[in-house]
Amino acid sequence: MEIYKKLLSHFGPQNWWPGDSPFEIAVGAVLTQNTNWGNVEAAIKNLKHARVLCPKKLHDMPNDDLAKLIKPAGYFNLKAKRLKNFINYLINFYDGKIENMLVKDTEILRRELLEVNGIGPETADSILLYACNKKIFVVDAYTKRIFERAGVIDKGLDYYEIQEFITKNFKGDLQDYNEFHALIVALGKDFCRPKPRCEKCALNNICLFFIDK
DNA sequence: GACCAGGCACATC
DNA sequence: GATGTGCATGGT
Repeated sequence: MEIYKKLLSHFGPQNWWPGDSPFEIAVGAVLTQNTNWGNVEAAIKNLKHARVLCPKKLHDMPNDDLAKLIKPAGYFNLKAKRLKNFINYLINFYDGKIENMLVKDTEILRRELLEVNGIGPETADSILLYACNKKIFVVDAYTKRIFERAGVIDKGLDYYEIQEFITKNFKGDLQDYNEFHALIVALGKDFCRPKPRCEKCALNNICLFFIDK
């Protein structure tokens, strides 16, 4: 996984996840599902401005009110429910404190998170890595696209197959796991759209520049 | 106007 | 088990 070093030297440290607290990171993880991060920032800004960005306040808020605040993030009705589901889990199991999650085993936490309706593999792993500091690799659409186009992995592998492949081949510590996913997103944003729009995109699309297989 | 963005659950075949 | 669809805003 020499690609990690290349990405790091090209893009520099990404300092993820953007957010002031583990709870804010978890909220962002739900809000960013299939959504541009800029829209998520606007939604989080609304929550902060309304002074409700904490488990208890959000828990006590009607779904419709929450949906209005997170409107910029898209899918607002759906995401209001999903946020509520996560917050209910956090309050019921961990007294509303993400810090209380940290003592638990990663695999157990992961299974618990996946039980929450609205939290799938990527959201669960994002929360584990960026809010709970657990060493786990986050696979996203860019990861799949980039590694497929570069011929590093077969097409059509599912989330866990890709995660297993990278975990097996990438030797890094917690901070490296943190950076690697963020760097892949940086690369994907620049060069790896589903359909290339211009010559430059097409040329760079394969991302081979960064990958030596 | 089309395309895209740091997915997920659910219906249907 | 694979494939399709709804969810929705805002930027390019």
